Amino acid sequence: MSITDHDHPIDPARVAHAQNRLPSLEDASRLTSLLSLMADPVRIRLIYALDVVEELCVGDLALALGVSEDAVSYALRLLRTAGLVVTRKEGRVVYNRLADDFPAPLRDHCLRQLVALTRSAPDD
Amino acid sequence: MSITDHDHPIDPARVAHAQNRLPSLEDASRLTSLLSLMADPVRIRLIYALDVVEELCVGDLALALGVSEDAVSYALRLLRTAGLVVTRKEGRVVYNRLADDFPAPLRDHCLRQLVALTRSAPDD
DNA sequence: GGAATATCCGTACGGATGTACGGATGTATA
DNA sequence: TATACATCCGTACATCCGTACGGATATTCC
Repeated sequence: MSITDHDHPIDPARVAHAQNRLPSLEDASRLTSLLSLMADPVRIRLIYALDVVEELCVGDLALALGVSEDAVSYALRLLRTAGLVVTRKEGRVVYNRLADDFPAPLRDHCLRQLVALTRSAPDD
Repeated sequence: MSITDHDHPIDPARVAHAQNRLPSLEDASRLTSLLSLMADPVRIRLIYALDVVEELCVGDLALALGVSEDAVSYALRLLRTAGLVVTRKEGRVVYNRLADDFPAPLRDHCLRQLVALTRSAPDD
């Protein structure tokens, strides 16, 4: 609130239009916390891997991704807390898989399409 | 590399399968830096607003979002740097709009679908 | 039942990120 | 040309986030 604080919208119609359609701060926060969970190289590759092979344990996941088991464990912790990943315990190994209610658009479009998009991006 | 370092994959087939399909670290980083840009309540609502009304100046954007002009200016700075937003100067006001090459899947699916998804989410 | 192992959890540290402030730039208007 | 104003830029600061380490838990094998 420090710069100008002009009290007259320059384009009141557009401001009103935008306000009407705008998601609430609460909805936006929920959405961004979801996106934040995917906005990490380790986590997105982890999710991608689970999307492909159904389930993996921490050690194998670390091998597949080429990162430390600590990193995988931490990533899984966050995803589990958010309900995006569930575990199945078999003996002493814990298998991880994407939750059944993993957001479909996130899986179909953001994950697969965006990976393809980023791959073929000519510039940047 | 500190926890266990088991040198035998428990499920070698799946590990290999995952490794083959996995995006490279470089591609993943490019993708996640893109997602990080949307993973912020101010920025995603800002993008959403521009998606709806084409173009707005900083002051009006601040009014529409209900946040400080500083916050909007900073958000625009990042989006501009990433090439997601472009500006048009008319007199002393600067109009901001989404770039023509704004990633379509991001716009169509992540933005619109996910906003809808998050809205109707019953649990969480 | 005891030893070994796969994994999880809590804590501490370094780096990245968002916010707040002051000044600079350029444009319209009188 | 001088003043007001919309916006941008650089800096300083607080906070958040990911990583690394140590210990705890549970399960299998001998």
